[in-house]
Amino acid sequence: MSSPAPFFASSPLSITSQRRTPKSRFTYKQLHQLKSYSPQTPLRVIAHVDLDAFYAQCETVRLNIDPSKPLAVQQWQGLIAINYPARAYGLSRHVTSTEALKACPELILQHVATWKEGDEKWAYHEEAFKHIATHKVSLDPYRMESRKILKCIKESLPEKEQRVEKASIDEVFMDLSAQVYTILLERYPELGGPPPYDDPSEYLPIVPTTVLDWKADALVETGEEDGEVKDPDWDDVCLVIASEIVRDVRAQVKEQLGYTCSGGIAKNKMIAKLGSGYKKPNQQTVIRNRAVKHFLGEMKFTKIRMLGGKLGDEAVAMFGTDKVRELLEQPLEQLKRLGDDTGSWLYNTIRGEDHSEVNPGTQIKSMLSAKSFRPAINSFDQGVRWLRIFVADIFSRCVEEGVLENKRRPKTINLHHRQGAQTKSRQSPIPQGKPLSEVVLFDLAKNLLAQIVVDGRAWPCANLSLSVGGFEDGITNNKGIGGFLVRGEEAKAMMSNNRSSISGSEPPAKRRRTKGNIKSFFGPPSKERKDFDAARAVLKAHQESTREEEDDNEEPDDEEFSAPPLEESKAKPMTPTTNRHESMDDSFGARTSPSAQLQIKAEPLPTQELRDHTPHPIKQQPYQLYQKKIDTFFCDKCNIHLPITDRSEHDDYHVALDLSREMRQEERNQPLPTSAVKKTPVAPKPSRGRGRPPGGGNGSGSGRAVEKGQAKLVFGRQS
DNA sequence: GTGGATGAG
DNA sequence: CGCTCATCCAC
Repeated sequence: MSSPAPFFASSPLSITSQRRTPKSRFTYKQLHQLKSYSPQTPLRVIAHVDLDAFYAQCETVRLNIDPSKPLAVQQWQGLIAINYPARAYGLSRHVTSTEALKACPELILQHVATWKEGDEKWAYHEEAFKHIATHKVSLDPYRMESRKILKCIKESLPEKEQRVEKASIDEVFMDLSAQVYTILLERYPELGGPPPYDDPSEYLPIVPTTVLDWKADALVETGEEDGEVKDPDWDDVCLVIASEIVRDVRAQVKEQLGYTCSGGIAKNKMIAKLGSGYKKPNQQTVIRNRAVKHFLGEMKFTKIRMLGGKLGDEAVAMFGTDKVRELLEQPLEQLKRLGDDTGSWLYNTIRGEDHSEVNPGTQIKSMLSAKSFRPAINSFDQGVRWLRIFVADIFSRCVEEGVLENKRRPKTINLHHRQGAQTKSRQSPIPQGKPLSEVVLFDLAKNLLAQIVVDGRAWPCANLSLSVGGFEDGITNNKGIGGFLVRGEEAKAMMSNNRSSISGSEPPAKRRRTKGNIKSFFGPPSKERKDFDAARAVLKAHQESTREEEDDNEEPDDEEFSAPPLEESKAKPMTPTTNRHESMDDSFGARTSPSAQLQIKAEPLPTQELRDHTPHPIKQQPYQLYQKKIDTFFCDKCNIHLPITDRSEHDDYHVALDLSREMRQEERNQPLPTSAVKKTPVAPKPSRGRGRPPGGGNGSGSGRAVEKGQAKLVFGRQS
């Protein structure tokens, strides 16, 4: 906390003569630390500004609706934002749109903008909620407004004395210390002089004003008799000034853009944030340092950032209270039962200590486009269609980030996939050195999906999400000087090019005819098999094109710029793969011909987890599964016991194994040996209930040489 | 690199 | 609720 308040300051020289002079609790040093945004000075002034019901306000502004009318933003059947007039009807985020209308018949419901398949831009569609199966929501309009607001806020502050952090789409932190320092010296020139005895540790003079004008700001009470207005010190003055600044910022945002927001002003980020939520909407709250203890003490600590979840629950359970006041009684050692670092953090936090800085230039680190499928989707083709939308979404956001101008650029692309309780993800680097384009992203994304599909159990898929990440700041124009100036033009051309190619038709998924014993084995041309083939074709084509790009690498830059349309790149003739490294670590084709070996190696199949027999529990099993003993089943093909939690993965393993064997057969144009086409390849729906007890089991299944406990089938692999 | 957990909004 | 974003961690 702050230093003890020496109402009568001591000075190194004449103690007696100074005795009578009342002093501030703060030193010259602490005052001057304001200039440099030092997180240590107790005079520091931080503000938090939070837009009121942001999405809802965006819609009232966009549609020029009277803001006193109740309005909610709809996403499918749910509400994601409710303005304050509507909240008066008791509406909250958990009600459906129909329930909301029942409670408030005059409620204005506006659905969020959506991307429609095939469209090149999101739009506000009529009756969008009916199109959950074909549209994906877009938050772009809100991101754009957020950007405008941030810009407006920054323009309301002096260019040289601002430090603004975007904390979320509708929140900012401002460190007003430097600006407040300047204003303070203007208003109180006596502070500008050198400290007595040139000693920065000397205390400041007292504040000349006896009464501060807090305007209409909500002032948090101190909980003390006369603490409200008595003896203002410089920290109070700083907060008054900061409060004026915040009031002005808010007025600017309102005047120029029409948005109301709430503010919190205090000595650090944590308190400021709590302050902005204290009185809403369209108000601001000052928490003076002398009020912090009271303010926090009355609060539930679960309101504090980071304590709103599991950690907060743990603390509540551990100490039997959710009140800050009561938690204050716990010594540090007790709090450390939550973990050393966590305990220390909590100890300081509930005492109002937070020295974290306001970080300006908070750039985005990743971006994601996702959709939950209701109902689930069931084919590679469907998945690819969504990928188009994701890519369009993400790429347009990349453009906003300055990717075309090479200001920033993502390094990796990642596809997440959920099937039932299982999630999978595949990622790949985004090739650097070339301009990023929609086609490039789409190609990568499609390849990632193909990887997931060939890995097994992909359908029905309940969720897909595509993200790019690892954004790097301007790898500024250090690269090849040639062909750099025209980038802007080319980028434009590129975008229109991409557009046509990306919305074009699918590359013809090469259908492999499956007949004879294969057919009898897998049944009629199953959906699974078609999918598998389509995915595999994509993988193969991708590898081909990758190889060609590598060959092209010596070519001048302008070649690459005219990215071939998707169809072309897929239709390129397959160049035989005679790459030395590829066969190097390949133990896959031990039983196959050399030529087949090379081809097979090109398939990233099957994946690590499918090759690996090491038992591991499947993700988010219901809690009981972790608690109770895990049964095992016996795989008579592998002659090995496995926990039943591994059952489905293990089955996938066999599916992949059989498929790859089958494919090898096809490549060689030879009949499949009957031994491979045997009975019960895989129990399609393993009955979870009856796992065989350990030890129960028959001997060898197939001729596969796999020993219990060391089931290691080595496949050639792939990145 | 894969994939979960956690948390905020 | 769904959709973003971020960070941390185990393997």
